[in-house]
Amino acid sequence: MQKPISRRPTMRDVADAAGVSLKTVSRVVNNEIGVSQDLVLRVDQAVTQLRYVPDERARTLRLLDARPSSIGFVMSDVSNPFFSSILRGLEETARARHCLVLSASSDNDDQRQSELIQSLIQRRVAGLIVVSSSDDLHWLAIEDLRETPLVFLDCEPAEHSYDSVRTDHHAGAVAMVTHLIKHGHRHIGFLGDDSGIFSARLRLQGYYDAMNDAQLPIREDWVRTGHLTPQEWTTATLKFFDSADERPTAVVAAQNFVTIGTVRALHQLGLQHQIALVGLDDIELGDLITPGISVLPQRPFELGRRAGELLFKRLDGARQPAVRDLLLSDIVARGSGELPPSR
Amino acid sequence: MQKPISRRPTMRDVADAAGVSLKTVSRVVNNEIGVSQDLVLRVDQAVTQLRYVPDERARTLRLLDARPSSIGFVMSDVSNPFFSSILRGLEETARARHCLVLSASSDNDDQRQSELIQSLIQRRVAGLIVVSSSDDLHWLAIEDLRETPLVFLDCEPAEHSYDSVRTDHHAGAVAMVTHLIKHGHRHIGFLGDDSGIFSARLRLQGYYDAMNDAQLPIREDWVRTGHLTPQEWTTATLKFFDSADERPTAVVAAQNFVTIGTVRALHQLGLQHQIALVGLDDIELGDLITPGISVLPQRPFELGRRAGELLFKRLDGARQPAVRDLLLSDIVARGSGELPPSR
DNA sequence: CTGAAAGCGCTTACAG
DNA sequence: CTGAAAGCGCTTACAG
Repeated sequence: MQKPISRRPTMRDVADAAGVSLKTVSRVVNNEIGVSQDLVLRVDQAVTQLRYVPDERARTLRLLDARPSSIGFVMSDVSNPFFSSILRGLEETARARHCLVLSASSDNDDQRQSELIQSLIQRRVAGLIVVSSSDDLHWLAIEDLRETPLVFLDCEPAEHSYDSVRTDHHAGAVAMVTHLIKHGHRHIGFLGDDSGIFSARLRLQGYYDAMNDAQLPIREDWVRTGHLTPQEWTTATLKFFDSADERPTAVVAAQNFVTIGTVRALHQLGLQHQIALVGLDDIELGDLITPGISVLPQRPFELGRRAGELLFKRLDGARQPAVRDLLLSDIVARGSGELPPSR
Repeated sequence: MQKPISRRPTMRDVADAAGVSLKTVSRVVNNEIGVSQDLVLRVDQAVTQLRYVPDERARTLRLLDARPSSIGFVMSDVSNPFFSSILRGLEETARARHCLVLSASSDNDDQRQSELIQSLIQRRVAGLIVVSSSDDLHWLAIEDLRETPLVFLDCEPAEHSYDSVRTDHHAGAVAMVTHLIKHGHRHIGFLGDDSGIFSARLRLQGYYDAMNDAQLPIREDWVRTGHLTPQEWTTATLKFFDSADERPTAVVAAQNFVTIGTVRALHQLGLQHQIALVGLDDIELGDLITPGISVLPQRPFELGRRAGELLFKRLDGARQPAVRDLLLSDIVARGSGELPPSR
């Protein structure tokens, strides 16, 4: 009986073509030992001839000690180089284990993040890596995870007991403020993400703590936070520097898009040599602008790599208590952060 | 009999808990009509109580007219902003259809690309989007695709009959060269990717064609191609500009990483005001450098969006002949491309 | 409106 | 060394 040619061949078809049982095909396809040379050859030929590609879904359905076949990654936005570098680091770790990465952007929307995690669980990813938009574990569908391992990246929601890898944002912010103080600044502003986001809140806290430790005045109109696009940051910072009659002499830009927006605003106002700036996260070509942009680099590729390693360790059955891995780099001085106070 | 609590609940468990048949649970979970209010309620309660999450693998295994649940995307490197923006565009298209994207980087390695496509087919993605490293369809495992739709992105392997979306690289390169000629240049160099890559080859051809059309001399030592990292491009272009005693007065940089490397080299040599430069693909902060970097922008997000739309149209059953979608933008003049010849 | 049986494409557990 | 039967968690096709 002729079968429709368009249908994808199954193990059954290969077995029929090779004149062996289904189980023998399974053995050959999975490189199990103990099949005679002759049968291996016949099966391999049938596989090649029919262009048989095993169905991973069916395979993992019954499989007991399955090695991970895919992992999930939820972040706010892949098109941000910070996250795409993390993804690349993750990919490399996964690749070594013949594992693929299902990734998705949440745009820092709790609802969306929750839906994405749900979708990933439905697809039965072996594990999850999440840059959570929220502190509220409810949104993380934690209960639905069951035995699925989870690693938090660049965040640590309250009262969780999962592995996490992140930049030491508090120490980073303190270092940036201290750097500016060391160069004579007393009037220092802060521009950063909405403090609903874990990392943003730590940075802001670091700013406050460093300012207080140095007994410097904090003015609320020198602190600008929000959930903005790069373009919106340009507009926001234009207003920030324009309206203040008593401007800060230096600012901390607590995220790569914030830095870009701020630098653009400073240039438009012709203030790039007047107001000192240190940015968190390195930005491309920051060294070729005048003055060069001083930054505290993050190591996104390394963050992704480490998160991946932690996840796979759990998948390999590690039972150690939750690990909290912190990364911190040194400030790269390029000029903008070393400008003296303009008044 | 007590079951282990760690095991993920199945439809069977929900049925038992709700005191209904498996099929009724299936009906409720899939929002099928014709189940009594009473049973819907009992099933919903059991689902919530057990935190049941359906298994997408099992669901799609038997499902006949399944709507796509995941698509695959193969590119050279997610950490390149060009590709991560494409991915984001794809994601948005997929999101509207409750579809997830499995993506992976090939590093322009044919062998790796082939393995990735094979892995995606094994996972039975509904369709594929590929930025192919190669012209050789053999590496694309085309035969293994069977009925799985494929859309080529930023490339068009020889003799294929698939949908494709890409930048008009030939016209783009011609436009860049013409722009430089218009500003008085006759000695124009070309820096770009290895011409084994489809898009790179078209750009180089565009350069040759535009130079020939203008009857300008082409010197092979003014053409530098290769498969290099951004860092390597800085080194390569340092050498390029340093060694030539008869330097070109202008260059075309045919890719974002090439542009970055070249600009850095020009600045290190202090030649940024001597040698004109137009880059393909916009680069972040290119407007704030002195001189500003003139570019021919690409529209990666739009490329991803369109490729996604084409793929889903096929998945919806469209039978039209293969579509070839070409995008082209206008040059953004910022200074570097409008410098007069230095001799 | 509800459910028992067969099947999707594989693996497991067992028998020869 | 090889294979027939049962099962993974669902959907389909059918019966009541």
